[in-house]
Amino acid sequence: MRTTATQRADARLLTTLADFRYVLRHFLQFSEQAALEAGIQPQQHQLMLQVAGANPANATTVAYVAERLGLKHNSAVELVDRSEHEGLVVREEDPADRRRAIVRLTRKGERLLDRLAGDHARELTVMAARLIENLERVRRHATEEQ
Amino acid sequence: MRTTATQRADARLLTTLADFRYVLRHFLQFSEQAALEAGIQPQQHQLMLQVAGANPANATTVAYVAERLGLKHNSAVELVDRSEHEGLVVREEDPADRRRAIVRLTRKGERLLDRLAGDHARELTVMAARLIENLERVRRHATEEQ
DNA sequence: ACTCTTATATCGTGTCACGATAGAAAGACA
DNA sequence: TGTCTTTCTATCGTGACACGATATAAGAGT
Repeated sequence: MRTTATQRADARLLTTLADFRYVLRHFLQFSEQAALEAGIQPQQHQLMLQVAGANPANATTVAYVAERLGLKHNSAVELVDRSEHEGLVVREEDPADRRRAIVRLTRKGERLLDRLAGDHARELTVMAARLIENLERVRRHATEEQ
Repeated sequence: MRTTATQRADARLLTTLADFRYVLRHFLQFSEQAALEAGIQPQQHQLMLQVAGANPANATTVAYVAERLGLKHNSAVELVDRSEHEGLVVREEDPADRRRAIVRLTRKGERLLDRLAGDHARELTVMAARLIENLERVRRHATEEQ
């Protein structure tokens, strides 16, 4: 035969992975667009989300947001710099450890974030089915190798 | 009361959205790392994936990959330029419409992509549960407003 | 032929993440 | 307490890449 069952399965996997990334990109672009329309940069939105969504047990230091955003610490410093200049967050000195800078949202940051959170919840609800379907397809390929 | 049910629900939503993005970022970083370790840029991997994963009914033109990757056409041109220089893809002139440049994978591109696809399928299988759980949580918030 | 649209390509610009480096505070320990 | 190491944040120069504006070339419609 010219094409084997394995070759057909591999082609299907590529299509599934491509579609998954396509759907994912739609979500990410929705998110970026929503942030820009709210007047902030997408990464500033992500910064605020990780600060506000942090477990209270964790101090929202620069190092913390760097880890949550997958950034090197110096990139997180710069992101906090930009966000502080625009009045979205403030730095507070940690009295217990004066090396640390704790990041908190301002009122303005809270207002913006709350609005964006609602929009994201609605959009994710719409996209969840497509995302999950693609994930299931990948899982079927990986487990059954079919 | 000092905190209302609505306020608690909003705080939970922020935590859920933050966790969702955190998991998502892990996947995206895994993907970027895998591409870099294979010796290519993450975006070059995405380009190849959309070319190889395209429905045969679609011609994989520069405009097509721009749409699939969510890029402006000129950014797609540059991405194809870089990828062509490194021997991952080639441009073919469409005989039916000589304005178009059809993008195809080289053998080298195919080899790299196939390896990456397998790695991604395995990783996605591992992460699927966490992604789906967070999606369900967002959905519960959005539908029940609870 | 003409104009309009579509597809790709070029060029200059700006943003942002990074590596390398520095500095300041905390911790370890003789 | 003084020194040495580690941890946390900040600064600076660089590079990659996406973009807007613009250009070129081919197809489509009249």
